[in-house]
Amino acid sequence: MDRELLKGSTPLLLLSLLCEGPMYGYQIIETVRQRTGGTYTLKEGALYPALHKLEATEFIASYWETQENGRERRYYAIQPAGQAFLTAKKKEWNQFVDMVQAFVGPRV
Amino acid sequence: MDRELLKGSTPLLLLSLLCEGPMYGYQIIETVRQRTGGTYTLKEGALYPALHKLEATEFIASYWETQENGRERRYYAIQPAGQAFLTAKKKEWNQFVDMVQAFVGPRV
DNA sequence: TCATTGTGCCTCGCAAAATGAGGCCCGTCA
DNA sequence: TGACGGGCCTCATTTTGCGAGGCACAATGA
Repeated sequence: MDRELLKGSTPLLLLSLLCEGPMYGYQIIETVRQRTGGTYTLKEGALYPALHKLEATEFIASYWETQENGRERRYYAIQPAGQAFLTAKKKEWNQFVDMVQAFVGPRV
Repeated sequence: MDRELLKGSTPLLLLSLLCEGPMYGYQIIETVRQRTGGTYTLKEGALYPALHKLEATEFIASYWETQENGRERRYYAIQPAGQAFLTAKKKEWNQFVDMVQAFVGPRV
């Protein structure tokens, strides 16, 4: 998958995923990898900064949870503001797709 | 339109446009602006570097043409290698859209 | 005549984002 | 003990678009 196309779509992906429920970083990476059949492997260097930024703007919130074996995980959960932002982002995404499609031509 | 989403889609747009015939820079900008109803204004700072890069890789070729009034325009035309690249890019684009759609959910 | 607008090419510094590589900690299992 | 996997993270580099600017000349109109 062309890395350049991905740019800017990460927040959209993350918020969409977190819409289904709280997740932790490693889990997000694995989920994306599995759902795309390995086509897209979200990199840690892209994921964590993106998560932190979304948290800084309060679109998501995080909390630590201790597992039975004593190890900790940091879960991220979408916030109301994030929901709203996601809705706007989705609209933008659809516009964007339509726009490119208009030039590229309909799907074959 | 979110600038971040645009990243990486410029070559795809340019090659698609040039597929319809040779065009010059200013014309490309105007065409995009008009076809999108002003939603997307391709910036010169994005266009020219992109064109030059496509030319450097020989996906497109350029030539100067003198108008009746004596002024010059630089036309860009797609090359065979560019055609092939475009085909691959389109495939990638469709994959990309499908991927994001899978997470974002179907269009409303 | 002169100033503005439009056409038409370009470059440069900046900001945002992904990559690749690395670091760190700890549980489990051989 | 040592390797592996889970789990968090940062950092330098690269790529890209943006904004702003520069340059040149034609046509328009006050």
